[in-house]
Amino acid sequence: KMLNVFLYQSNCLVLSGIYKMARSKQYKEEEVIEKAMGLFWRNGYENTSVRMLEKEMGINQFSIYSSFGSKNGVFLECIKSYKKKIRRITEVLEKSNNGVAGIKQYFYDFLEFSKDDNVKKGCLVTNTINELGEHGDPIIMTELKCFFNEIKTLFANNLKQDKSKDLATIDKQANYLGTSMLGLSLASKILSKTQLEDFIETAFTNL
Amino acid sequence: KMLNVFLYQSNCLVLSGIYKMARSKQYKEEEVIEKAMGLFWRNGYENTSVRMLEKEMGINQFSIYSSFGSKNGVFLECIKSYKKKIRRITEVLEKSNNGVAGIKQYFYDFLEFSKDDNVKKGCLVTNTINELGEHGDPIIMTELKCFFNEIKTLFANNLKQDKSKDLATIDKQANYLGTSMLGLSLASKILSKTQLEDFIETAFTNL
DNA sequence: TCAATTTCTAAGCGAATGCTTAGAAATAAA
DNA sequence: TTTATTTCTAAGCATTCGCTTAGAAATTGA
Repeated sequence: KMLNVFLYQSNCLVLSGIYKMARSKQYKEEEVIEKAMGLFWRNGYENTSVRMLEKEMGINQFSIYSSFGSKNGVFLECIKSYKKKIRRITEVLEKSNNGVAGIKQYFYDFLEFSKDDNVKKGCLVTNTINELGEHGDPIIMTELKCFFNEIKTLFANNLKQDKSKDLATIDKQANYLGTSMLGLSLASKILSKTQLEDFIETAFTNL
Repeated sequence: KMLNVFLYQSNCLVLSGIYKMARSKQYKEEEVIEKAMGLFWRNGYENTSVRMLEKEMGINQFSIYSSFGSKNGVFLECIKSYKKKIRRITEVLEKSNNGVAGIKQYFYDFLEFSKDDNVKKGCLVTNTINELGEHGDPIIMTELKCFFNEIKTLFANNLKQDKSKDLATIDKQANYLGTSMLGLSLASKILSKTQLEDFIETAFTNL
């Protein structure tokens, strides 16, 4: 039985030609994860049930569990998928060479990114940090904090482009910008466009 | 039966002497709500079950439902209790007359307020806005947004103490400060004391 | 003491939760 | 076609969810 599970999940012995080929999956894992991600993003982790995932992903529970092991496993893949998706705007920041202005642009880009049919969903990572706090699965929490630090590093890198800032200042301002992004993510769920712009414009008056 | 429910919940006919007196409640609603609030604060709304509330509040489910009607009802009372509790620091801000400095003090006071055995729980209101978003019970969501606006008004009042600021600036900066508080609340769950202080110190250079 | 009233305990309700499993349907090599 | 293997469907598992209820225990006036 253990062997069977192993075969099911990895396909490696099959692909290596020792066993016969058989029916192939009728869905692409990448595609169904993309759909699941949207659900977690809108509803949060606990408020998304496996039944809801079934419908949204368009596949049976059996397929969900055979492909991803658990609800937690699905979510972990969704985080990875989210990281890929948000690369569209983090990449712009990474490649920018205009210091603080680039970071400010990232704040605006995020608002556009988090919008879905004019409903702001915040940031999936931020939402989950808030929901699960320290009680959440340690693997997931590590992944989330790691993402947050990556963004903060991007901020620090852009701050470094201003040669007049010393390292202590850069660290301090990176912490400031990181926390400000958390605020923006949360605020995006309840404030108007104007109010959010008020925030961004004021937040960058003195960097 | 309707009459019975009414009697149970209000006690008014009993107290007015029409009926005999009988066994009295063995708990004070205010006290058990205080305990429930702590649970919601730490775990969030959905991650707090009625069974957990039973244990924490020290009373039976029957008592919970007869006193508060539903889990939602318990939570609503917890929000009210939270507002009272946080008055300890909002009152300081309200009575302060030192403009921006008073607001900055409120940020520091909040960090102290949200700490519990060295674990930061953020702000109950902020946590819930993030968790329930627009899907949450409308009565609760209205209550939460109302609280947020009250805090923003306190910020605006202190900003007005600086006569050099025009109304447009005050509104803009109040939005800025409100969103910053959301960020601080969320960040308090994952960042160190130093990082949070970095945030506050930098945030107030913009005003 | 007894009758009226209320609060309490503890069991139970249907529905939803995450997850599993038996067996049918599909596929490809032998 | 047969056989081996895998994916699929759909039912079912134990547990937990929010909430209810029957009846015991407590309290007071008569």
